[in-house]
Amino acid sequence: MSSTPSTPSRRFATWNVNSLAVRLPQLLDWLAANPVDAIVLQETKLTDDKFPAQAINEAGYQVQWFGQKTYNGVALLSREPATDIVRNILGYADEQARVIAGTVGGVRVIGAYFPNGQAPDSDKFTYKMAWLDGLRAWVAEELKQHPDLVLMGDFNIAPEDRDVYDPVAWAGQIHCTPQERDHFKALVDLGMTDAFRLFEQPLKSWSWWDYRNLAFRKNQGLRIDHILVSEALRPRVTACVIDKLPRKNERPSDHAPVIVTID
DNA sequence: ATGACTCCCAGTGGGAGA
Repeated sequence: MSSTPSTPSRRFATWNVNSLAVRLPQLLDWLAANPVDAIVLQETKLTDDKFPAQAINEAGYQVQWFGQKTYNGVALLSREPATDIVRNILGYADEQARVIAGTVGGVRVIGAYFPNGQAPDSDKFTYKMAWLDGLRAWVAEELKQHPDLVLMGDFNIAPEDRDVYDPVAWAGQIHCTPQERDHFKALVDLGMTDAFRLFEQPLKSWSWWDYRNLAFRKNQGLRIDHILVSEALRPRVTACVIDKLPRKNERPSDHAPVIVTID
């Protein structure tokens, strides 16, 4: 029998809610059933004055948010207050609200909504590549200050063919280009690990299913929402799962939450 | 198959998402 006091395990989650105005009731329901220590949200699609902070506080969560009109928008909810909040990538000037970071219980939590990129020959793809360069440089700096770090969110990158329901059809398409996958690997090369792949997982595990074409019913999706943990945290990760249940709600988000457990 | 659905801002249509 050990007399060493143990730190209780903690759970962190990420969820692209595709409009918090529409999905707030689903978020509150999910948090009641899954009382994680922190969750980062993407695509809140709310200006800061419209953010539903009070309802979130009443559900027992502190919250930091960073939004804009119509598109993007991120938030960091936590049981304990988050400190040292950073909005967007330090050193990369961005008009779009895509990143929020804070320290929760000694763990640096970075929540990010990576650019979609639209198509490999588009201006939006060029922006995605520049944004990814900026993110990597900044995360490298954050890691120096915070060895215990989690980078999670909607990466809009399917890292490998096994993360794609039809890799032949998607070859070279947005989310699956070699350039995007190289950027994912570059984040891994900072010492980060894809927590989901630390464990045996069901085949055909996705985090996003198109609204069209009965994609969820046919389980045709992509795994593009990820939780990357730093080298120091990696040995303490005990589980990582995708929760498909909210995708079965009425009026669901097209993305499912991903949850990591750290002892 | 240049589609399909959903959200937003708009305003009886169109952009964006992935």
